[in-house]
Amino acid sequence: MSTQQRVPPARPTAAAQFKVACSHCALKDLCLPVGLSRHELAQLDGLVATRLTVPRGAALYRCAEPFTSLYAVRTGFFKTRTCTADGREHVTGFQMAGELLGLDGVGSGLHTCDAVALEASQVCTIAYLRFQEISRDVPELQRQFHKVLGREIVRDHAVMMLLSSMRAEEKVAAFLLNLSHRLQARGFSSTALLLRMTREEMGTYLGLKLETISRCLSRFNEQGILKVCHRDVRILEPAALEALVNSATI
Amino acid sequence: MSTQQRVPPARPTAAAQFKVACSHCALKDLCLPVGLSRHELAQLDGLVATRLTVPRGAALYRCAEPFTSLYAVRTGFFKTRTCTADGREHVTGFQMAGELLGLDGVGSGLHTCDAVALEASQVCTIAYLRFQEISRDVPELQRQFHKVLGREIVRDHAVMMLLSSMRAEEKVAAFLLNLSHRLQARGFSSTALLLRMTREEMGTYLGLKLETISRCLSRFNEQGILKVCHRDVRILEPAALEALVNSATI
DNA sequence: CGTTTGCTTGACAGCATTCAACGTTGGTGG
DNA sequence: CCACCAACGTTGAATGCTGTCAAGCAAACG
Repeated sequence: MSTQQRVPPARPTAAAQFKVACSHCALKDLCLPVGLSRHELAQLDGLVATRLTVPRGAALYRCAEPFTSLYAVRTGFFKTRTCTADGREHVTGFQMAGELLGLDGVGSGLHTCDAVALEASQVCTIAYLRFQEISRDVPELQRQFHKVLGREIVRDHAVMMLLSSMRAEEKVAAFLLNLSHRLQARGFSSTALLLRMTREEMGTYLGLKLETISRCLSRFNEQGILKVCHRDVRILEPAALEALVNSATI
Repeated sequence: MSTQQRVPPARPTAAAQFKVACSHCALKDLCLPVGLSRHELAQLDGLVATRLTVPRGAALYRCAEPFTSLYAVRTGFFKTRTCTADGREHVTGFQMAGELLGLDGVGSGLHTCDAVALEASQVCTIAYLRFQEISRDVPELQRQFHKVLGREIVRDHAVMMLLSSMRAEEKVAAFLLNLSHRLQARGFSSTALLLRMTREEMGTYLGLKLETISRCLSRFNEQGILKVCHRDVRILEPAALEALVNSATI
């Protein structure tokens, strides 16, 4: 059964009571510390002190707020969305455990999108100024941060390609496979997905209307490629999804 | 009259004979040095030594090549394109004087796209390793580089929004206005554009087919918004273009 | 001067959107 | 406890935008 988002917006709350140092974090092979030595990790430990709890529906940060920190998702699931004058939103990405939030603020010093928790989540806070200072003494950390920024750019290019050259079914297939791979990298099942986002959020991310998303999922369900029950999606034929994506890429 | 691209691919050639230091470069307020002090600029001068000349149609770098340097466009015009197995290409961006090329390689150490000159161009070469070393001693340079990477991410988000939520006319209008603003920032006319790319290149960038681009330009021409003569485009009614873009954004 | 490449335009088809109706779920308040 | 409401999701029919296919033209190059 899918949980809906009726929770009124609330601000994240500090929850620094129990710390988990980066050096002991289960996510250290996915998150910012990738490839750092023990000594370098120790430096990071001192920085990543506070943990924030973000209730479902709450914004970790909002567009136009000053950029002060990066955030590493520890548990939960986020969307980033750009804010338009009226109510319409465009989702620029979905973030899960081990992924960084806040990179959108590095360029201008102001956040350029909202980061909203799609389920109750926890994030580690990385004060940007102190991070910069430490990076000066830990070249590998600096290098690592550049890699994170660079990978984000490459990821965006891939999304641009998806948006501009794929048809609806191909987009949805690519989206599901992407989720699947990211879950697998975190030790979860690659075939049992629990979608945390609405059809509309998927739609604005993929450049489609919510009805189109719904129709694609229904069609995959009929074809036996997926078993769709609301937000509970089981991938029965991963190869069929891959074939769809490849037919678009090649 | 527009110049076509019949030039056979060639490799860029070194042309370090005459150096223009960053501190004396006319582009220093648009390029990497933005906001650096005189002393900080002097550090950069030592790094940006070699200049490359890239003939029209030649690749500055190619997908899967090792990433060793960043490049600042000094004169000319580039496209970056992702390479697919078959011949089809997807353009991820167009770069003009003062803009950086090569950021796509920071993440993995390998370039993830081709950078191709659309006219005879010159670029300044910034050796990445040495740049990293100098940045360690010049925090402001480090900060500046982060800003460049961050702005690229924000720019990509804007393109994603364009690709996913605009219709053909709105996309073309947004594209022309973007070119116009960037030219204006460089002291050129904001109304007289000489398109360096083909309709097809515009199309893959905007997620449209070349015929659709052509039709949009023709329609704008009929409506008196543009005066289109092949690649020579004059913007007669900038307000009309802005209205189109805003109607999509708001 | 012929060929190649790029551009324009027309007719038609197809896919996604739009509009609408209906069903379901979960929370709220009587 | 139950009815109602709001948000979410599904499905159908019709519209329309963009893509596809094709033909013809112009410009540039060898």
